[in-house]
Amino acid sequence: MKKKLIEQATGTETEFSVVPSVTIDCVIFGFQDGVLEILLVKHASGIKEGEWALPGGWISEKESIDDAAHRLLKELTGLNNIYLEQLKAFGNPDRFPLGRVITIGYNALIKKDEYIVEPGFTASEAEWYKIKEVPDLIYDHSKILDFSLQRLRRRVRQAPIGFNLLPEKFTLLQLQQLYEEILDIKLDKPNFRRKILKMKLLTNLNEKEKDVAHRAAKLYSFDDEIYRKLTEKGFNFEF
Amino acid sequence: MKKKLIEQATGTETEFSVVPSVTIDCVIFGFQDGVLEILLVKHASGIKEGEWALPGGWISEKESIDDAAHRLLKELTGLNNIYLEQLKAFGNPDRFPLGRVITIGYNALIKKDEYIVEPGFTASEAEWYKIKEVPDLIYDHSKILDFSLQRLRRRVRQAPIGFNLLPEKFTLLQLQQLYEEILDIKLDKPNFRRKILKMKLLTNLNEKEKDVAHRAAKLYSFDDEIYRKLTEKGFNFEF
DNA sequence: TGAACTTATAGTATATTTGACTACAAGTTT
DNA sequence: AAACTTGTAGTCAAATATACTATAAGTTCA
Repeated sequence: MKKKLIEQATGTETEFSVVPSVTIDCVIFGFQDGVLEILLVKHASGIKEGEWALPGGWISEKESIDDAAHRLLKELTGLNNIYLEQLKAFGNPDRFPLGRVITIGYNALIKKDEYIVEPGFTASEAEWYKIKEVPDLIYDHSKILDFSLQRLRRRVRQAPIGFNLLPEKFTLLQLQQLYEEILDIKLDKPNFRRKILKMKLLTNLNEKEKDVAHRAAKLYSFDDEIYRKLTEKGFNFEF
Repeated sequence: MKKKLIEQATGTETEFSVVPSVTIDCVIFGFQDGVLEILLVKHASGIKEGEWALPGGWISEKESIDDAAHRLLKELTGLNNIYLEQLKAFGNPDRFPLGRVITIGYNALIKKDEYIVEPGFTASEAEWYKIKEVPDLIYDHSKILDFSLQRLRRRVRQAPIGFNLLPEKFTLLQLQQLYEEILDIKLDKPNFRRKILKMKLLTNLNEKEKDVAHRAAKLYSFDDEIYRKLTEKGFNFEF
């Protein structure tokens, strides 16, 4: 009868007999020691028991899609305020074997140092995988991951989102390695520094690394507020 | 009972009582005489009778989301092979007044000269609106349009998709005006020509415009195949 | 203590790209 | 034939990117 209501409201007819279900699947990125990783969960039961999947879940009735993604991430990682970006909807009719399920993909960038080690995820086991060592995933999740990576590579050059993968305080070398890893390129150190610093985007914390086996580097932080103000003045992040 | 099936398959529990319905809404762009336009439809019945909306419809049971978008566009414009790009899913719980409906937005770029004048759209009236003169739209369609425009502006600089808005044969000035209109900037003619031609992306047709009230310009065409080959060699379109 | 090593940071020189501008050619309109 | 519109070629300075050299500031280990 819901269908009827909608048909009356819109003055259209739906060719549908079954409305599709909608889920969310997240590609959760972490970065540590120069390596990009994603968080996968092992299905503990069901037809895909023992296989690896992107973490996901259902959208509740009264929440927006973004809110649902935030809730799921909170459940899985214990983190609020995760940087999230919707990818798109994936909806091949045969992507899920037992019925029509459309899933909405998300990219999540998290600060791994803030991540709480053991997730409170009951029915599954979660594990970080290096991006180059990700196993086969269930359903169309490998395709979603491909799309996700492509999007991340593009986005990281258009907007200062990479910082979401770094600790609050980071060195320029860490940032450089982040770009090198995500874009799979080698960058010249002096040139990279110059380019980034010239943007006036980073706050020099006047602090140095500690407990490192070499000359300690200056620590910087990224401030969304500064970025916003620069953008208003016409600044356009580009890498 | 579908829910049950899925719960069994995935080993999860859904908090849902009602599965959301899913629709598609398209922002159809056209370009003519230096002006960017979109195609809107007037709701002929229902609660929003007489108001303007993005053209849209339902996803059939056995078709992919992209296929559904293509089918809808065929119905509305008579055109096959339209350039389509999914935007994302829009799903605020209150975006549709009579129930939970998630909609998947699309950008469609069409060659207006190939567009068949009278659409076979029965229950609605369709009309082109200049992008700067678009009226208020129903539901969250104005928001979808905002997102769509932002995306178009970004995409048109990253990939050679603007050609999908031009006739098969076009002049460099038409192309320049396309960029000027979409990006809302003024470009220097000689510089623009140089930049585009240096990419070696366009095929010089060795033909000239006809019936124009000034010196006739050379006609060019864009070939996806050429672009694909250049891309393989490491070429990266950027404007 | 000091040599080897690692990373940070400054500087320089060249190639490439961008942006602003000038000039003129080829047509049409009046 | 003069005025006008658009196409097309070329120039030049400024800004940017790229490749490379040099050196400083620490740690580690013999």
